[in-house]
Amino acid sequence: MKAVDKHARIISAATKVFAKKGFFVARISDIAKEAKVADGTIYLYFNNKYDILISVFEEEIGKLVLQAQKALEKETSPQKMLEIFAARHLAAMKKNKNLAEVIQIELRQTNKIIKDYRNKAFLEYIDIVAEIIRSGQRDQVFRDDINPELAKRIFFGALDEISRVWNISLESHYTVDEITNQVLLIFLSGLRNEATQ
Amino acid sequence: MKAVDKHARIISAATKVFAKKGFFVARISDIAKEAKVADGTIYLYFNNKYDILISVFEEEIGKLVLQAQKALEKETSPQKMLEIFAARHLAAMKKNKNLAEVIQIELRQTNKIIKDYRNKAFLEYIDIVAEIIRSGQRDQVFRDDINPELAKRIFFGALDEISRVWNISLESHYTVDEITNQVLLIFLSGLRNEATQ
Amino acid sequence: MKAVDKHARIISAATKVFAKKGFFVARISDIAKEAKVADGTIYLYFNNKYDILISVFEEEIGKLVLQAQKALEKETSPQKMLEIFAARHLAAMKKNKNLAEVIQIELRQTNKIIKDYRNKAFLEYIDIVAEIIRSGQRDQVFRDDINPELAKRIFFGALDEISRVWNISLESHYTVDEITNQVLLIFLSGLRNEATQ
Amino acid sequence: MKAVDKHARIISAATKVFAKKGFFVARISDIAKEAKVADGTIYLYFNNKYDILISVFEEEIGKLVLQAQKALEKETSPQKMLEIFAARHLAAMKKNKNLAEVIQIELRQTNKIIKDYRNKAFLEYIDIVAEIIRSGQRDQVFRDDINPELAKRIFFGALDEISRVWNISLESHYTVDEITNQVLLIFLSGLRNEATQ
DNA sequence: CATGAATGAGGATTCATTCAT
DNA sequence: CATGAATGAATCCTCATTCAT
Repeated sequence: MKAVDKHARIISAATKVFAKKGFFVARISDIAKEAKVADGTIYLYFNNKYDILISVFEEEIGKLVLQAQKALEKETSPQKMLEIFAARHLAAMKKNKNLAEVIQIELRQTNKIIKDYRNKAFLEYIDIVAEIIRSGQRDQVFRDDINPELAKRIFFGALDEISRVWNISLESHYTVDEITNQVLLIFLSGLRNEATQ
Repeated sequence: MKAVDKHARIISAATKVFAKKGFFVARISDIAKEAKVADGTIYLYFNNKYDILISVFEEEIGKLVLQAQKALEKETSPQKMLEIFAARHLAAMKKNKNLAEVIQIELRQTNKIIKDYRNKAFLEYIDIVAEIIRSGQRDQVFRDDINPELAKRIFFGALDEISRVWNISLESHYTVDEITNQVLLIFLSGLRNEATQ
Repeated sequence: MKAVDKHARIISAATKVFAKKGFFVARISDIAKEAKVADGTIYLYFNNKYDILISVFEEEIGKLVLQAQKALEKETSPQKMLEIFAARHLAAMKKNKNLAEVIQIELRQTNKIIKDYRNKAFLEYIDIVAEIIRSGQRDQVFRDDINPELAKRIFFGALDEISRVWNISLESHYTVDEITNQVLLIFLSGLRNEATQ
Repeated sequence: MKAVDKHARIISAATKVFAKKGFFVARISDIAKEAKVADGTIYLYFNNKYDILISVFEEEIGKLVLQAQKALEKETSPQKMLEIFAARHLAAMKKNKNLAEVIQIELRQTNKIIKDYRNKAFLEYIDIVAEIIRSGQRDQVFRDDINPELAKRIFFGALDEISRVWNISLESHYTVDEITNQVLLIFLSGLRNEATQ
């Protein structure tokens, strides 16, 4: 087994365990067992428990960024791009609930643990939304009075809360398409530049 | 000092400490010190650490529900009501960042800790949004094809992500009014029933 | 309510609680509740938890001593006296299992807790047995080669183990009479001076 | 150092510490220090403090059973067997006062702590006495009217009380032989079948 | 005398991390 | 590189005892 293999297996195991138990309740030995390595082996690849959390988060978000960029590269319509982003994000969260949970935890906890930790990957991810909105504004299909920096948060927050509820509650019977549709119903008309349409 | 006093002081101290450190990193002795009581005194009012978390959450959300209900009782316009809800929520979170953080933590962690814990107070709170949307649909000022159950999540998620960012990042220089305005720009036109207007 | 009343009620409650839970598992608040007094009230009558234990023991053993002395005062036959002692002890233990347990615990624990604590009352109690044996030796009905100091322990130990088993196990279906009879079968012939009979 | 070694060292340390302080006053850190391991190491071998107590008891009683069985296997005379049992038991208790105390504590406390705990090893041990008595009855050297189940308790109780006194009091100057002799003086003539002798 | 809320010292247990093998 | 036994610091919670009322 190659080292890269073990690193990947630990990341994958940690994603699963963090998602299931939450970062603090998760034990290093849980991750080790899930990854089928010895407890000590984990410390050959990561400095400590927090380091695993950050690595998990950055790797997984990094993948999302790449996937989103690839999916969007041939698309020029801002409305369509927003739709693609939302659909892909929700589909990814529905498919990999572990990841959704890890994002939830990570986003709310890491800053308390590691002072001044900056989620570069995450910022890059939601900046995709800001960029779509800006391009829509340049094309005059989105209203000028929308602040893309705030709108990206509002948009991501909406998607994120939906993902959260999926993982715990009754409302989980909605399909990705239904939800994507609902989100877009609101946001596309909400963002639309009525002056020019 | 009356008992009610001490209970309230512990809740308040816990809100502060949980917000600053996060639930798991927070120590009972931190809360005791903040509340200026002995460690053991906390256990006269709460069963255990989780019980404090739940109590903090429910009490604080309960207050939000009451405030929101009161602020909305004389208002009949659904658009106006949504505006009031958003403005009040964001103002409360900006004012009491501790509370915003406790909501963040609670919503993402308690279900992992205490199986089947149901946030009645929280559901009541966001159902206010669903009810506003439904009344807007009855009045035909909001689109019929919006699902209020999903929309309440989308709306709350947007507000919540905004609140989260306030507590950690650079973007905290926006005012409550600016953000409320942005959220409403999107949502009010997003929800608007164009067929009748 | 008179003070003597409360003292007695605490002793009685403590006997019950110690017997049920054991000294260390018993809580002062358990005793207070059982005695229907406030926790703090107990400290008006006793110095500390150990003091309660010792008081319970000495009072209860004191009663046994008085009862035994009274029952034996008109009896002159050493065999008969031994029989009376055994029958009364077993009957008392069967009737008041709490007391039996308190004796068990006390005898094995107090010396560890309070260095050099001497059970005067207890020694007085088992010395009744030694004295019966000595009188039997003077009357030449008991063998001379028996050491009364050891025999009192052997005799009491036999009775005590029987009492212990009563409180926990299956063998509790024997009656006091059956057991008294068995004990005397062994001890009376065991102690008998065959040279003169 | 092998694992078996550490397990044995902890058992031995616990026996010593429990005997000296009693189960409840004994601290896990006392046992750890005595065994020269870290506190946490104890929990690699035992589930909790009670588990240590039970393990100590069962292991030590198990040894007594084996020793007794071995010492008795070539003996056929019931009187002689009773003598051997008593002599060995008293010698073991005199030699290992810690063990004597652990038996005392265990027998009186564990049932309160762990509901329905059954001392299989202990029952096996005292059943040796019952079996000796039964064989003596078959050989018609012991009286028929003795109930072996009660007699085993009476006999063990006598031995046990003697052991108890050894560990705390003045009477500890008697030798094993003296005491064995006294116990047998009483019990052998007490059990003897006079009809046939 | 009586109360019971408050105290805070103390201890069993957990678990991230290390390191000898 | 890999292991997992061992470590021991760290913390939640209990409960005997106090003392203001």
